[in-house]
Amino acid sequence: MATRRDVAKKAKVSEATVSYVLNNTKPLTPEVRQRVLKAVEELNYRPNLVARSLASNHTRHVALLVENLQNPYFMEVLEGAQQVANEKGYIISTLTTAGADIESMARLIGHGVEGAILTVLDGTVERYVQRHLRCVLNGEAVKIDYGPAVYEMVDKLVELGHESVAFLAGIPLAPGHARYEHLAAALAARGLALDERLVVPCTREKRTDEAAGYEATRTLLARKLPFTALFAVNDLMAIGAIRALAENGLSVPGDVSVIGCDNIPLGRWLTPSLSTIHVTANAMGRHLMEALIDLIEKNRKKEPVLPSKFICRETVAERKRQ
Amino acid sequence: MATRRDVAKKAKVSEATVSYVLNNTKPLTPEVRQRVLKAVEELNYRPNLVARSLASNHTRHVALLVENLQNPYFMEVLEGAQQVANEKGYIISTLTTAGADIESMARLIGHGVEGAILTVLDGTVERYVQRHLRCVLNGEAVKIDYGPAVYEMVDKLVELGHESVAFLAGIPLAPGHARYEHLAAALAARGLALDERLVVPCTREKRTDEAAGYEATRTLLARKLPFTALFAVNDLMAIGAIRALAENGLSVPGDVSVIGCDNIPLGRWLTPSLSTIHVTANAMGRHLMEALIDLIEKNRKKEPVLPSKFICRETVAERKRQ
DNA sequence: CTGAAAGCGCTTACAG
DNA sequence: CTGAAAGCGCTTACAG
Repeated sequence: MATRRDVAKKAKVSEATVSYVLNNTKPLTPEVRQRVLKAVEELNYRPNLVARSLASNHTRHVALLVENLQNPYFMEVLEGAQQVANEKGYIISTLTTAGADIESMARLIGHGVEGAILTVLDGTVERYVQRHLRCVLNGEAVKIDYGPAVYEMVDKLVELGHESVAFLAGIPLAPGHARYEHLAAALAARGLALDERLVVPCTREKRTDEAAGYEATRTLLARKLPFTALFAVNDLMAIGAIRALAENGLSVPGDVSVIGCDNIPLGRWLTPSLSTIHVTANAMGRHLMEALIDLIEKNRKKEPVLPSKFICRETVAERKRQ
Repeated sequence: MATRRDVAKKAKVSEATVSYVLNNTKPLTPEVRQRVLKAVEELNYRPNLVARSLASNHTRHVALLVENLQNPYFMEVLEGAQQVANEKGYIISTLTTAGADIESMARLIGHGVEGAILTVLDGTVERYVQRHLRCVLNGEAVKIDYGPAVYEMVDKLVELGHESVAFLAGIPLAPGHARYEHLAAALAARGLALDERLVVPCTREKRTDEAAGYEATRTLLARKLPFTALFAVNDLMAIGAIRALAENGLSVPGDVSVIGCDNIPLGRWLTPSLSTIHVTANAMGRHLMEALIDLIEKNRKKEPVLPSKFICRETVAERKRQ
């Protein structure tokens, strides 16, 4: 491996000058600059980033803590984050909440990680990270405006004759649960009330996967209240919901129309294909990483708001008249 | 941040001794050892791993290049790999093939990454990685024995009256395509031939996602040959296949029984739930990472073989008699 | 405009 | 059994 010393020798300059050229941190005569660049090229020199990190106290290494990597939605977020990281010269280490203990997080910090994107807040590891690193929180640094999409969805459902819509909340029903509030508002705007008894809050573990959707739907069905449409807080929960409905003899969309959220790629391939709310997960990832890097490099911070869109597929149909 | 010097002062030893204690690299009197450990504890000292990396020329940082992070199977692999990395004090940077260019890979190497796990071999980035890093290849370092599972599957299909089984190969039909060879052998063992016209090789891009399964199945259907069972090389392709069948008026499992492979968590929640071949993706990830670390640390290398198992769910049913 | 020199926080032969 | 010292490959005030 060629080192900076080799470049300096070859270009007949001091080692410092090599750094100055590479980092563009001092005005140099074009002639010297060219000599250095030529030597770099010929030796195929690449600076040792570990040494640079040590000397500059700046690693350009960030972490991404993801709750459920099994959710394709987060994969898109990750890809978006990765794009920005690449563009800005950062590297990422990804940790799943399941696989991450304090020890592995501490190791990452020992390696000089400068910041983290968190997609979940509770849990001891997350709290540890928040105490030790600059953090950007999914759902805070970048917002999604679910309003228009939820209104579109409700309009469509109403148009198809639906009057009672169930809701699988996934996460706690605290104020600020945007989809919940938009759903209530949209239904109200059409003269329909959101029946609280058709709302299933999150399970104790706050899981939002297929199993959570399945269980929430069974809870809902046990209440024996009529409903003809079901909106789940994400696509995986919607898939679990469909299964629970089927096991209860309810067909989708024959008996119940189902809508998920996130627009995971899989959704359009299911049979029936899954209606959903599209959010630009990639853009989400990009903005989160931009926010984090801004935080690390102390630039201005903006709080972008991303749009969303209702996507009507086969799991939504006209309400069955009895 | 406490540094090694602080610890040395507090424990009244030299800085070197602190290193010797922490790395357990020299016999020291218990008394000195205790003094150092106490100081470490009190100062909450953690060695700077960037400095250690520079001095020791050993970063304990590896990369994981994944083809399709959207495939939940790879997520399980990643989690397994992460567990082992944590246990052995390594950190991981994950790159998606999509988001990885030579530049970002070179950056990772500049950061001292010592090895990589590759799940796909072609592509310029992969070749670059193989030239510059110690690599462990998915499918080479760790093998899966698909034999028993494929036999179980064929037995089940035969028992249910199926005689013509289609196969979506996903990857090229080169010698060594284990599932293809096992399928042919298992069918032959039951007196049935694998009709080559019911085998759809991979598409040009070697994609193995839902879209690939969908397209492969349309290709298959266009051949107008009868078949009552379909085996896809992974679950995502099976999901795409089911969609293509449905669009052609073929129901699953009424008209065609479908089996995937990998046993992604989603499969059991689908309606109908997806039959599949279970492979222990987590164990795969663990073994891959162990193999890589062995390679880096120049230990012995074993080549583990993982078992697999047929899981019969709702997409498999008795052959319809016409 | 250029370079000598101190420093980043460690590891590890080497000498005592 | 312990420690002084050189070195890992960079950055960056500072002096010229």
